Amino acid sequence: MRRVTIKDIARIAGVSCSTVSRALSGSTELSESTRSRILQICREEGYRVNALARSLICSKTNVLGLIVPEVTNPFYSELSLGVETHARSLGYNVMLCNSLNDPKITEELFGFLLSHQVDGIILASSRNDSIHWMQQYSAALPAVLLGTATAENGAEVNSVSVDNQAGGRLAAEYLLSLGHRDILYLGYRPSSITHRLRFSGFAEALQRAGVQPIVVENPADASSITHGYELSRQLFTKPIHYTAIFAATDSLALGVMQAADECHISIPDDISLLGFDNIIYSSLPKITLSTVDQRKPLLAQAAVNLLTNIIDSSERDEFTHRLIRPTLITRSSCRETGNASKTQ
Amino acid sequence: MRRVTIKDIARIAGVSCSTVSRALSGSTELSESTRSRILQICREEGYRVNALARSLICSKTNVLGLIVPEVTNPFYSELSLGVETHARSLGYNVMLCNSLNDPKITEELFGFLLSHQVDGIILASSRNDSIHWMQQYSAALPAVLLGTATAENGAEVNSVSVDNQAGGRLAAEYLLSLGHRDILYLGYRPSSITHRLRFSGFAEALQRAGVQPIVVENPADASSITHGYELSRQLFTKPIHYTAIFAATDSLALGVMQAADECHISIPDDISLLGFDNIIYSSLPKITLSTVDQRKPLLAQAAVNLLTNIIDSSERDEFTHRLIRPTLITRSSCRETGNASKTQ
DNA sequence: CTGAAAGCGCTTACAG
DNA sequence: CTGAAAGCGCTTACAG
Repeated sequence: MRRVTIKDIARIAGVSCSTVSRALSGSTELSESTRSRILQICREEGYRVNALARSLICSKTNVLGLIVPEVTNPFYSELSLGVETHARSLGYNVMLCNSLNDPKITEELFGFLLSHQVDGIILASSRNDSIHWMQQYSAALPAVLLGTATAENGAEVNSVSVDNQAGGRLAAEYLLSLGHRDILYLGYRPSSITHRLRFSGFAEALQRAGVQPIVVENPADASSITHGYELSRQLFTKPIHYTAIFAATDSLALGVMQAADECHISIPDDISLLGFDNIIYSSLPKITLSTVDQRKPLLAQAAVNLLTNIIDSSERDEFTHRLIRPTLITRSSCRETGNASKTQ
Repeated sequence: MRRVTIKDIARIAGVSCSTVSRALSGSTELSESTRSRILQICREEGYRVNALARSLICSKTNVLGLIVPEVTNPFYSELSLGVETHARSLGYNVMLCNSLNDPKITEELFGFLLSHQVDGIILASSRNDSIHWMQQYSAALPAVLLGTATAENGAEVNSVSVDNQAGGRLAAEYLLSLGHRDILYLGYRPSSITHRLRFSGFAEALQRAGVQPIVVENPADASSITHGYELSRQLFTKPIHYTAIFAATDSLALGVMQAADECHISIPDDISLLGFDNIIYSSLPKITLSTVDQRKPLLAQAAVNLLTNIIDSSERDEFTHRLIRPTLITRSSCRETGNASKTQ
């Protein structure tokens, strides 16, 4: 199981280690004949550079750390795949870690990644406490926050996120264009920056049309299917005087669907339902939820690009906030009311 | 950005590097007073061991490589989370890579992981070609194949998978117990070992009850929602003389649901539908697919346990095949026919 | 109980 | 164009 090293190759080729190293690294100060001879021997012996040793010398590992709450969450699994794929195309590899949203685990994860000398870290999170982590660790290494906008409160943090205000606006304009005037916003969480932005864009656009949404707050700290189910169960026991629901996330919307099913409320015939995120579930047969797409591939790419730029530039006193424009995905969970505008 | 090293600590504490190293590693040959003094300084200076250097010396990285087709596939995202969590509890970290089922990428991934000196590799795949990869690389490092049974053809490979025959049997027995006698097996892929086993268990159990399933083969090389949709679209245009469909995977079953919806066939009122895998989607509201659970957490744990055992024992001439017993998950996509047995 | 020395596998000035 | 030497940050026999 002992692996062949540069020394073995040097011995076989009858040259020094330096020469082998230079042949491998594509250095120009080396005759073409010896290079090809050495490379040939490397192939024959199955030589593979020891990345540990190389990184130790170069103080560069070409690995990026990525911390997500849970890969099983479809939003983060898509993000992970995007990050990994794009990073690889740029010559970086990624070490994926699940924080389970647990502060203790998150702390350990940062320590672990630091100890492994990763060149940078992407923290994917939509929780507000993520900014603390960023502030704590971004002095130690390049770091980008993915998913939470941080521009507005001037945090000294690099971030990439969807433009939540624009997303809220898109949602409002779409529902208005279908003729809805009695609209309910489900799942507002004032403690979340992300939600605050999402709502403000939504409310402002409605405002311009003279419409005031009904707001149902989500007292919980997360927006799962279950939360959506419970919030809307309560809602559906009371009289319904709205024609459309905009759910703050797709997961909430899925919960709404379940509750609607149980209460024999048809979507979209009785109520139109619009989500936010465009998780893969939403496109499933029998679900086909209309929603605002966060464009995860773009988010992932932007985060990797930003991080690698920071790594390369070694500029540590500049902070950039990148916003991605969201996009509307219309499927079959929303329909026109009588007074729909024909413009759209 | 220069990090504090063991040398810095040694200088501050007025001891040698050896002593600092020993204090850190919990060696017993060291007075308690100097140890705690050194540890205190490490804390103050924010010292963190350089995992690269340590691994280089110890020829052990405590990282495991995990190759999956795509984390966005819910089956593999659950597996990944399980592997990562269990590995971490055993002191290992995992490097997750997406092969996209591409041979060229897979090759690069193995090379990459080898180069990074991972202690072992888990290849998660249900494709037949995965056995080739295992045979090619398991000489170079401990490796286990996760998801494909390899016992039957005596391959010199370590593997962990669900007991597909038992799963097929479970499915058959369940449908029989509900009174079904006219049963269709959808999506058989003879080229896949996994599918062959799954089917044989199913067919044998039916046989014992004197029932012969109708078999619909899947000519494609994968079992996606789309494939399920297309296969069943064709099916539903012809007369239906079966009361239950057992789909070879949950994804196929989701496709069946979509086609059924479009053809105004009610599940389970007109046809009962049973899947295999228990991906998260299947438990979604409005889906609630009954299915055979692969028990991904157990699979993941078993794979990690097997791999770490191999790593620790350094036994390379023994091969173990571990089978996990599947479990039946009943939701609402299957119902009794008139002639249901009252036992079960 | 502590330190000096060697070495893990590599790269890179510095000579020649 | 090539090699000897030093060094990345650590650990571990070997002395004392």
